[in-house]
Amino acid sequence: MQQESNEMTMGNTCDITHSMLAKEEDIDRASRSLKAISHPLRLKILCVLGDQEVNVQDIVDSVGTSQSNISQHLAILRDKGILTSRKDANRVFYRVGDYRTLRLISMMQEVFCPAH
Amino acid sequence: MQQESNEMTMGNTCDITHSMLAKEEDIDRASRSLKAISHPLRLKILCVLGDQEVNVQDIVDSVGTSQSNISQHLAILRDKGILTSRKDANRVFYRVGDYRTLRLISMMQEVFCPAH
DNA sequence: TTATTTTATTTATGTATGCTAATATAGGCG
DNA sequence: CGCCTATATTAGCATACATAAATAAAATAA
Repeated sequence: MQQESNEMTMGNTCDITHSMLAKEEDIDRASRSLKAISHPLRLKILCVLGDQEVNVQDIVDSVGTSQSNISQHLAILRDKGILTSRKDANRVFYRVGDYRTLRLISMMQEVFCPAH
Repeated sequence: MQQESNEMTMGNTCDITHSMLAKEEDIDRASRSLKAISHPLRLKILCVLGDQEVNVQDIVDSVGTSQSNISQHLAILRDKGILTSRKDANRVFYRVGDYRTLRLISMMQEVFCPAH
């Protein structure tokens, strides 16, 4: 009620103000996606993927937990729309779904990695 | 083991590649912070705050849940380093801790809000 | 066909999280 | 001082989450 689409009531919607992510549904969608990626293994999966397409076994080898566990985390990321998958013969390749998500990850790198 | 600081083995560390967030501790720190903000109420709190300083009661009024609940969520955000607090008389003012986090939130707005 | 590889799903269990209600702390006011 | 307001903390409970183990499904190879 209090927060109803105040991006309409303010002139500039691109700068950093209290009108960020104003709509309830946007907030819910954002928090769902963030929750999906805010897990060490899933974040690591996203880092392993980057802008590339990688199959499950390679992800397992890179991340270092059980195949079952990786598969479950991949399912979470796919179900939440973070990843897309493509089947080639008996292997499944995963990649980050869209460029904006890649940019978000890159942004997180800037925020969370001291070197940047 | 597999993922050990591959930002050192690649030339360009700023573009979008599979070397994102390479170090284990960076990943853990990032996932902790993301987990902290990946909750509808906490995200809403961050949106209400924006780049401003707001006291608890105003946050309660804007977000719309119990004072106790808001207080717990504020404590989570403060403990994870997302927010800082300042006490003025008998009121406590919260604000987003650093500009980089604000930029991350702004980035999420771009990613998750269709209008942008 | 059977066997093997790759990936997904199910089940069970321990742990963490979120919420409410009640209580506590702390400052300001009369 | 007592009372009120603002904020924090605690306890209890319900739900969600993370993981491992076992099994299933699907494609390939022999």
